[in-house]
Amino acid sequence: MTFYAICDCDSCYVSCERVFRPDLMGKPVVVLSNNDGCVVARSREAKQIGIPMGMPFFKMQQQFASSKVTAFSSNYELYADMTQRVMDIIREASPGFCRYSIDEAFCILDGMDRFNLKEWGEELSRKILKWTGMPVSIGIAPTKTLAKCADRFAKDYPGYNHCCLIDTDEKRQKALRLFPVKEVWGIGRRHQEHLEGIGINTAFDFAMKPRLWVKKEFHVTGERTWLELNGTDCIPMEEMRAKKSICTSRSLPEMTDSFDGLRTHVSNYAARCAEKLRRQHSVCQTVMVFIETNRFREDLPQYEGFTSAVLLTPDNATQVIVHNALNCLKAIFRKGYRYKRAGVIVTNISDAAHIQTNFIDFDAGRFNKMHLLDKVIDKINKQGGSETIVLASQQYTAQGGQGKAAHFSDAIKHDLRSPCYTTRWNDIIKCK
DNA sequence: TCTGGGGTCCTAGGACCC
DNA sequence: TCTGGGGTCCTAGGACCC
Repeated sequence: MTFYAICDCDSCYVSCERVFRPDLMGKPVVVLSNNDGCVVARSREAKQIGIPMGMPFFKMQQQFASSKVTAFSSNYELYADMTQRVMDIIREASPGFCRYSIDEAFCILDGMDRFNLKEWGEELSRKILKWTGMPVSIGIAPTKTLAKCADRFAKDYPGYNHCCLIDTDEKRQKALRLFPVKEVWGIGRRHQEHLEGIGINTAFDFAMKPRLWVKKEFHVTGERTWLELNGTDCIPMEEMRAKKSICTSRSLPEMTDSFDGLRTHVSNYAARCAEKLRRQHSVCQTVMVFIETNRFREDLPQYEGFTSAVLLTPDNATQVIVHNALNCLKAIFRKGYRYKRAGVIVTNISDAAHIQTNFIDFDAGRFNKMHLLDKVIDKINKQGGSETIVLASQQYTAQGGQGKAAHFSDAIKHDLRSPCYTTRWNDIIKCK
């Protein structure tokens, strides 16, 4: 029988920060979203004193002060580097590997019949902690959904020693009886309301329902979850493949009613989308742009603008994506509103190696020149740090056009950001 | 004053064709 | 005036994940 292991970093962002701040071990710590908006990661201690996920920071500041909670702005550069190290160790230790998110990976434990899987998991978790400082929980079971349940037990009960294995039907049933249905992987808030409304409270209650009823009420996705809970492996392992849509969006640090203010942001989001496309060797045919006012300010007039542009020839050149995004912005911008959020999405993505050119106005010379330019810019930005070179339209001018122009990465609030201990030389020096 | 940022898949319903 | 039926494709919206 094939077993799956899910390896999941405990309070990932918080743990990354604590590796370099061991004085914060055992203390309540949170990490905030962009612009120091909401709580997006909490240490166990922060959870215990009742800090909810997604809570706006400004509403919690008093509680933070009185409970001595340490808050960090998000430092994605640090988290990306730390989790990559963790993933490298997991990949090395497992016959099959599939990264699932920034802090989780599935292992396919084929050909490990002679191994004691519980010991294997405990050893892997120990090794990762020793080599990187990252605490990791591991759940192992014959299906991915059951492995996610097991992982939950590994996280919540120290007695499991960071690894929980479900390898008999007895263990499966026992686990499901203790497992709230709302926490099952694949059952979200809406389904939870529906299920609890009819007296289904545990994963076991759900798994005992007739299959046909489940399919009727929760469609094929619910049926798959039901099958998995009952021990039938049916959620396919996603191979690493190119994304089908790429989105770059942000809340703005301050509301703006000016077209030029939005223009700089949208240029940067579009340029970032183009970079992401090139990184996965893709091109897109549709560029979409949206802008929104602040939905929390009911006292202000509200507006949401959204439109898209179709490229005659699919592309990933920064200049092309930015040009089209700005045309979209012109079409949806309305005067008299104060905008708080904007984003660029690229879709209809295909492989850059097989571009279908249009034969009406395709200019091969220009096309090749732009791609050569992007190649050089990507290389320079990789060596010199992102945004060493940007388009003029991406540059933020300082207040009143005076002083040093700001970069995209500085255009969001991050007052509480830790140093990039592992990736930036100046920050590495700071690391004692 | 301050409220995140990405993704995927599925379904229903409309448009369109013969 | 009366207005079929079956198939496909596309899109918007809903639901889920981290």
